[in-house]
Amino acid sequence: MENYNHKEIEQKWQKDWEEKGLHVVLDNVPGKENFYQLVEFTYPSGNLHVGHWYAFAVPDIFARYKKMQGYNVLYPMGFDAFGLPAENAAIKLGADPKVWTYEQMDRMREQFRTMGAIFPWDREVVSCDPAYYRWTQWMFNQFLKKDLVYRAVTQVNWCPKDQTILANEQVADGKCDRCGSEVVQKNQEQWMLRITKYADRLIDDLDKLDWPHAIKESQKNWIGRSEGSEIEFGIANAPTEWPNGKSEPFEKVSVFTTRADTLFGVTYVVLSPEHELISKIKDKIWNLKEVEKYIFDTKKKSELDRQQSKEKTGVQVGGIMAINPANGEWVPVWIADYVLAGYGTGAVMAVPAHDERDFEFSQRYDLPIKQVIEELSIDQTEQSKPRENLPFIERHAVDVIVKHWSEDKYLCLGWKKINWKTFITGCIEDGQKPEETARREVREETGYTDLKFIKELGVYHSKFFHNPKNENRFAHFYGMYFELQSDTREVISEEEQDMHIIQWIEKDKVSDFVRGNDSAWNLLQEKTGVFTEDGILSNSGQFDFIESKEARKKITEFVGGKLISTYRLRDWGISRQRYWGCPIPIVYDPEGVAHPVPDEHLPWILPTDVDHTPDGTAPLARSKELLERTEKIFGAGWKPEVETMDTFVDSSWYFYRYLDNKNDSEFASPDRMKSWMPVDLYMGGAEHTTMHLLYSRFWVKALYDLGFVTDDESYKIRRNRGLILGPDGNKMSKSKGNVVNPDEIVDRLGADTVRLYLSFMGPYGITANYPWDPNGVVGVRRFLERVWKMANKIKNENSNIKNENSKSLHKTIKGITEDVEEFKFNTAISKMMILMNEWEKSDVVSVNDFKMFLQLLAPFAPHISEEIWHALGEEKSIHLASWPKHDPLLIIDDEITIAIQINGKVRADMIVSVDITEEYVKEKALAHEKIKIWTEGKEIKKVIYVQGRLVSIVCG
RNA sequence: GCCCAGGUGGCGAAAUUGGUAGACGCACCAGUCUUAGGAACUGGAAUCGAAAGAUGUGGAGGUUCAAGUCCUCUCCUGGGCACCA
Repeated sequence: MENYNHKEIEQKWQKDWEEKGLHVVLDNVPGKENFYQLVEFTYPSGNLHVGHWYAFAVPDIFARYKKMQGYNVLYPMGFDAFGLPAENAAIKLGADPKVWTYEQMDRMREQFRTMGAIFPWDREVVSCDPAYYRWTQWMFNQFLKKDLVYRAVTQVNWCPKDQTILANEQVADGKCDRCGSEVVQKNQEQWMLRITKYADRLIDDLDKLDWPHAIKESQKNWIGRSEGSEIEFGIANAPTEWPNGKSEPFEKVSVFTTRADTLFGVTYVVLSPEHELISKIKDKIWNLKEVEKYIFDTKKKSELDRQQSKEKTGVQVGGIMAINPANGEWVPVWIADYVLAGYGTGAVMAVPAHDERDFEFSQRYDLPIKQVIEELSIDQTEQSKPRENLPFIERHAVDVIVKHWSEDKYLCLGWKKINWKTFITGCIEDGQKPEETARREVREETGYTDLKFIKELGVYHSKFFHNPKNENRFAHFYGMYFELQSDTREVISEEEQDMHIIQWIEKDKVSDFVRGNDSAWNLLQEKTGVFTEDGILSNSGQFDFIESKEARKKITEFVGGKLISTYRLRDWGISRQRYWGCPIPIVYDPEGVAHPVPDEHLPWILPTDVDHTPDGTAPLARSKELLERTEKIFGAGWKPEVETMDTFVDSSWYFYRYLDNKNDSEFASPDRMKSWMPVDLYMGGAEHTTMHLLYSRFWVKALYDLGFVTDDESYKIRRNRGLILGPDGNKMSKSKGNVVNPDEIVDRLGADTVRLYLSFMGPYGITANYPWDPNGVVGVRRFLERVWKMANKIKNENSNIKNENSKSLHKTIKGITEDVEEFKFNTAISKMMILMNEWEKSDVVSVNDFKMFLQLLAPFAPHISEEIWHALGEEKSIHLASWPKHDPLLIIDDEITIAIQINGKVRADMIVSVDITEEYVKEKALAHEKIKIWTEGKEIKKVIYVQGRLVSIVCG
């Protein structure tokens, strides 16, 4: 063997594997279990960069490892080939998007080849291939039948100059990023997928997946479920004389709230500007002009703009009032854009005393603020009037109950006998931290300075109370929930408890305590029938609904509302006015009614006679061929849908197609799906967390409900990877000039080196970003060179030597196997390096040992290991060999090093036999010369032996 | 503001899950070889200190014979959500 010539070797074996069909995957192999490993298929950008290598070549290590372990592994690759860049290239270069895309794919396949991955290319999936999108369209039709697809008018960003819809990302500061004209909100009809129908399942089923916690949390955040109540307020003519002249309600408006308990604190009702009520009751509104102007102005603002504007604006709807179902109180109705149309019912009940936003708004427009508790003692006849401040009644909230009890934790109810003064002095001025103040006061009050507060119990802010010291100020009052550690608790005698006003209460006695303690509670109970057990009651009459759904239910029922969940997630609009996408298989009859293109006409082919020059209309509208085809099939006057689908649709089901990519009667046969699904391991980028991964989960659930697939989740294990950063630690970008070109490095150092380096940088499968170190890569190249050299040495000299160094080898096998299982390829490689270091120092390494080492190296560096494997006389491919198993007997040490600590510090170590007794180890440790120096003249208080590790001597 | 994930040498990172912190690699320093540079090889190296030793895992406390690892508080970085009622 000459010098290590990576180029020659890599090309040779890549060709050999291909010729021998080494990477062809059968659907079932007797005696082998199937293992389906997936990474997201790639966009055919035409150039494989380092990120691709990281995404695809590193997981290839795992796939190869699984294969050697005896699994029948499918690790496929394909192209997510529809999308904007092709269209842009078409516009810029005058190229045909299809031709351009297929050219890019050809180039990328070539580059993929240099990676030495086990992709079975005969299973390739290309989403822009009619044989693929035929099934995308078919699924669309199936969903349509089950009402999972619908056409609806939704709000979109519209550029009046370009006459086009803009994605949120294309809008900057409310202006079109292309022409700079002001973007308006336009209602546009588009095809929608009912993903919201699955919101609950998309959250709840996360529990059964082995996915990173962070993804689960992100998806939950994204879906944004909040549980609350929908409560109806009556709408009536505002009386011309107050309080006489009141009339019966003639309309109602539903509000959504998660705080039904604050219903008594409502001082006005706010509608979103888009709320339908306004158009319904125009004739009742006194200030219609003003109202309509406000609505018009709001429409002009983009959603982004609305969120950015700091000050809340609104307008009162004159002539009508809302009636609070809890107490019959009449409150004014406002329109304000801080209420969003797309969330809940698009209307809220405003409780400025308990909600920061409502408070802000009420300050701006001088609206009344009312604390919940007042309602309990207020005279029912006294009612609020529009634009009139109610007197603010001074009352200080005290929160008596604590959350999070458990069997071994007792509740400490502070404040039982602390008089109201404590709370008044607890008024927090701006800039003070409530937690600190609260703690300080509890310490002062109790006299215990070392009380430990447990944070989860939290600080309850009863916000925006009136500050009695200063008429013009509002301040935060607070109650501090705290819990003491049990050892502290024992120190305090019962007498002291009384004295210091700390009372220990067990869980089942909480309700008695509260009930007997608070008259406000009794009043509310009378009115609502809510019991303390149902929720958590404070003196201010508030319930903590996190603790009890029952309580929320009771109070909601009391006012005739209903319990609902509402979501941040909205239905998925899939219509795009783009050319290079999957055509939506819909045609319109002469009356304009939409019909699905029947299955026998699928694939509903994307026409080619389209001019791509942007003119603001959907490109497909310009296709003669499409129109003619439509009329030919369906009749004169029929028109085709000219929109194409979001590319996230294409990628929602691609993993099924790998299983059966040539099937033209089904998207995948049930047999094949049974063999492979669900995907065992899905590795991919963190950027897919709330888009692809969520859409795809929805898609699978929909297919499942329709009976087409047998699992309602398709990815058992998901691991996210991070990014490879440029050498400067920044994200690679052409503008920063820090892009690392893998082709050049593969050419210079070889694919094996690049694979090895990328997996050596840090653990895979966590979202951590690693900078590419141009120097670092030579380190792993050196390692491969040394492997090569050793192979030469062994080949020439030691071919008859057997198992000399097997102990280290078998330890290495054990360690690497454990590491690879956890995707810790970095430490696996380091263990190979350690073994090499050791072997280089020893004179004798047996051929057998070295071959086993090559088997360990094979998944990481498939080419060099194959070359050496054959050079050492093997005939069959190393990649058909099995993964080595360690011999448990061989790795047992007979001597171990034991550290000796004195007062926790290591002062010496000693080598002892592994089966040494505890007694003898201790004796030997104390007799150690270095130890004697430290223990001399001191009393030995304790000697601790930790099996096989250390002896700890305590002396003083 | 709310919810996650993280902070360990000059750098990427290890650490058998409470038991000798910094494995492995890069960069660095010294030596061998070389006209030189580079490459290769040998050795050194957390910090302070001549050494003995002391200090050291963002910071402050705590539990323990023993803490990167557990507890409390706090600071910083990255990610998700955000006028969501």
